[in-house]
Order: sequence, then C-alpha cells, then structure tokens
Amino acid sequence: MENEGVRARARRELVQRITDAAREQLAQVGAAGLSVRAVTRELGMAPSAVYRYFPSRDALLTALIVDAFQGLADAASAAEAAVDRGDLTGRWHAVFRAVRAWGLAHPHEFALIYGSPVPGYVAPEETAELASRVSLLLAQIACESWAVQQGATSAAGATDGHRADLAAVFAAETTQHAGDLEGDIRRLQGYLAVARPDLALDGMPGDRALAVVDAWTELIGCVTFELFGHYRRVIDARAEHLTAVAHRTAARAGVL
Amino acid sequence: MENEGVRARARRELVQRITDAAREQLAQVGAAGLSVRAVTRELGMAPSAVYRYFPSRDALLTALIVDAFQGLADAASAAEAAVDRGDLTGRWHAVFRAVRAWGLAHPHEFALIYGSPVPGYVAPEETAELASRVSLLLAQIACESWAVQQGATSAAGATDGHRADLAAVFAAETTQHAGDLEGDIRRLQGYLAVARPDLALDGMPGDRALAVVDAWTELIGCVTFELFGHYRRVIDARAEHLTAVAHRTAARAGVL
DNA sequence: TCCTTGTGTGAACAGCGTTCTCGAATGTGA
DNA sequence: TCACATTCGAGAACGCTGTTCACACAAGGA
Repeated sequence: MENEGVRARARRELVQRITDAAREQLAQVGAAGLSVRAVTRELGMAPSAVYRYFPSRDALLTALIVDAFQGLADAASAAEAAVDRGDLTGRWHAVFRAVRAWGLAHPHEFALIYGSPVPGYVAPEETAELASRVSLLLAQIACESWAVQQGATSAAGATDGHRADLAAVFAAETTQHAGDLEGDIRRLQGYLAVARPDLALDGMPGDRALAVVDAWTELIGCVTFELFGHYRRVIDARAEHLTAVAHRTAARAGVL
Repeated sequence: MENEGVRARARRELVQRITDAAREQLAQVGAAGLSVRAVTRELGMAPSAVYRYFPSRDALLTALIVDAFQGLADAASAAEAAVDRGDLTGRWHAVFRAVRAWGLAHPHEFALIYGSPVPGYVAPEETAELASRVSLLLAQIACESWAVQQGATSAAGATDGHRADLAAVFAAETTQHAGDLEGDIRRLQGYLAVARPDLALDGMPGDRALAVVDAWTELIGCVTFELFGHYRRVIDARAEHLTAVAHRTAARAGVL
C-alpha cells in the first residue's frame, strides 16, 4: 500500500514537473513552439521518457489546457469572492477585470484555450465543467440579482423607476427573437439547474440566461481581440472599454 | 518590357499556384499541419524551390492570411450589396449571416485570421486595411442610418415613438462610460473620416461608432465560439442566436 | 556573343515527434 | 529472502519538418 503510494507519488510529482516545465516553455514560445524535447532537456531526461507519462505531445498540451481553464477560473473566482456579496454589479465587474488581467498575464495560455483549437484535441468531459466555470460565475450573479429583485418588488413596490424601465426595454428587445431560441433557453435553464442546484433561479426569465451567455461571449471576445492585436489602432483605452462592456452586459442580464 | 513582362507573369502565376495549393492543404489539415514540403510535392517541385518566392513558411502563411481577410471581406461585401439599399437592417443582418457562413465554409482560414496569431506574424500595413473592411461595412450602414434619421427628423417630426425611445435609452446606457472612452471615440471618428470620406458622418454620435466596434467584436466572437466548439451544449440554434445578436447590436448602433 | 540575373535541383543539416529495445530499478507474492 | 512482474529511463533509430547551400541551366540585356 505504502509502497504503491510511494510510486504513485513519485509519478505524480514527475508529471507535475513535466507540466510545470512545459507551461514555462509555453509562456515563452507559445503552443506552436512547444517542444517535447526542449521540455525534457530542461528536466535533464531523455525525450522518450516523457512518453511514460503522456502518450503524445497533444496530450501534454491537453493537460496545459486543463490547467489554463483552472487558472483562469480560479483567478475570476478569487476576484469575485473578494467583493462584498451585496455589491452585485461590483462582482460582475470584478469577473470581467479578472479575466482580462489573467489574459494579459498569461497570453499564451489564454490563446491555448480561446484561440485556434489544437488539431488533435477534443475536449474531454472533465474540461467542459472547468470551461464553464467563468460563465457560471456570471450566471450566479445574474440569478442572485433576479432573486433580490423578486424579493424587493414583492416586499415593497418602491423600486428604481428608471432602472425598471430600462430592464423592461432590454427585455422587450431581447425577447423579440426568443421564440427561435426557446429550445436553447430551456436547455440553458436546465443546465443551470443541474450545474448549480444551489441557485434559486425559479422563474428567472430565460432571456437573462441568454444574456449571460452573450456577456461571456463578449467578454472573451474583447480580451481575445485585445490580446490578438485586433484592437490595434481601434481601441486604445482597453480597460475603460471593457468596463463599459461590463456595464452594458450587466444591465442586459438584469444585474443592476 | 514585354520580356520582363513574361518573366514577371510566370513568377506571378507560380506564386498563385503555390498559394492555391497551400490554401487547399490549409483547408484540409489546418495551419499547424501545413507543410511546405507537402505543398511542393503537390506541385511536383523541389522543396527548396518555394524559397525563391517566399522567404519562409511564415511568409507563406502570411499570404494566406491576407487572402483570408480578402475572402471574408468579399463575401460580406457581396452579401451586403445584394440587399436593397434602403433596407438598412437587412444589410446589417446580411453582413452577420455572410461572416458566419464564410466561417463555416472556411473554418481553418477563419481560425488563421481570428484564432491564435501565428508567432512570426506581425500584421503588415496592407493587412490592416483588409482586416477592417468588415467593420467598415457595418460602420457604413450605421452612418447611413444616422443620415436617414437626421433627414427624417428634420423633415417631419413624425418618427416612430417607440424606436426613438429605445435609441435614447441605449444611448443613455452606453454613454455612461463615454467619458473614459472619449479619446478612442475621437480616434474612431477620425479613422472613419479618413477611411471612408464618402460617408456623411458629420454629427453622428460617437457612441454609435463605438457600438459598431462592439458589434464587430460580438459578431466575430459568436462565430469563433461556434467554430471552436465553445457553444457545444450551450447554444444549439446558432443561426437564430446570431440573428438575435445582429438585431440587438443593430439597435444599439442606431440601425433601426 | 557574353555576362548577369533568375530559376530549379539535390544534397545536407539540425530539429522535431514518436517508437522500439534493452538494462536497471522497483514493487509484489511465496 | 528469493523469484517474478511491472515500471522506468536511456539511447538509438525512423521519418518527417523547415531551411541552406552549391551547382546546373535558361533567359534577358549589353
């Protein structure tokens, strides 16, 4: 037992050392330039040795992808958790800022998960859960907002008139095509109910779930465009721009 | 003269044959798997011969990037041009549909221009103009909408009340952070004035230009997410979803 | 006609991912 | 403790890659 434990631990540690060295090299030369041989050189081992732990270079890349999803989600979660629970828009903005900051700090890892998919890579099931953690964070904030608003209107009718109007207008706009998307909306709601049974999303309008998906798309799109150079000579004040995007998407998702 | 013309023509034709073969292989195996040797094999020439025409593999990829930008912009332009000039929302939607259709038809080329940037590639100046053609198309529609609305309100005060309210709400929402982005907005307006001096954009609110950039970001973001698999088990009705996005972004850009 | 220039070839080099074989080390059951 | 099984690392090898170089040949201009 303990012997097996020793073996397993040695193995786990070596896997860790390999992925660490690989991640370091990834940060320097990017996914395209990542070389198994260079990693083994760094570790002072034979190139063939790594095949005891990863069946192929793509598998090593997959491990880095999983790590990157984890890192991004952890960064977003930590930033969001540091905000006062009642400050719903503050939490929303914190997620946006954290995702951008992580992308700027780890551009190659960001490109690995949101850039061109690596050819041999088909997302394993475990990745799907990790990949959705950021959007689930946004969904949670939207759900809590909805719950708060439900409680407020039922308790006292004195809500902010302008805000309410705004939400109504947004809802009218976004539900215009909701008929075509009813299937997806139901799927999203069902998915939310399974993934986060702790959230009280009963009765939350489906278009808010859709607004969360769109907000997530726009968030990643903005950071991707900034990192990949598409905003060069177009948007200069990137942080301020993302703040504006966060504000707008929050409003549509009912995070007021 | 004509002799030189013969040489130059032969050279141009061979460059064309090389890029064609490369594009064909790109469509099959993607950018990562594109091999200079395979291209030369296809053409029945020595691997070293291609270096008379492209200094490196990255240069060949750059040529494909330029071609891809061209192809995408051409597809969007053609689709937009086929819509009745007065149907501004129809033209906006046509651009969205065409970009998505082109992406689905040429996924690897789309990944080449909007996926992870190839390491050795720094966008040459000529690319910048090509890259912005799609967003300029959207900008043009927004400008024409503004011009039409200006004419309508000055001619007769009888505009659609609901639409006007909606635009006002959107404007109020999006200008909330416009102060921070004033510099970028002015740059965008100046860029527009230079790139498309034919457009009468005098007095068009700056946040509409910003809305165009955001619409472009969201369009590419949606297509990217679909192509790269991030919408798997999230959004199923992709066409309908993009239609909804087009509708929403058009409204914010004042294309009503 | 000569000479420069452009073009294609084939060999070569270094590097890559991957496979295979072969000792050596390690863990396991008697 | 001994024998067996499993795991591990090393090293050589294969076929592939991008790229360079020297050389032969054709074309264009003087």
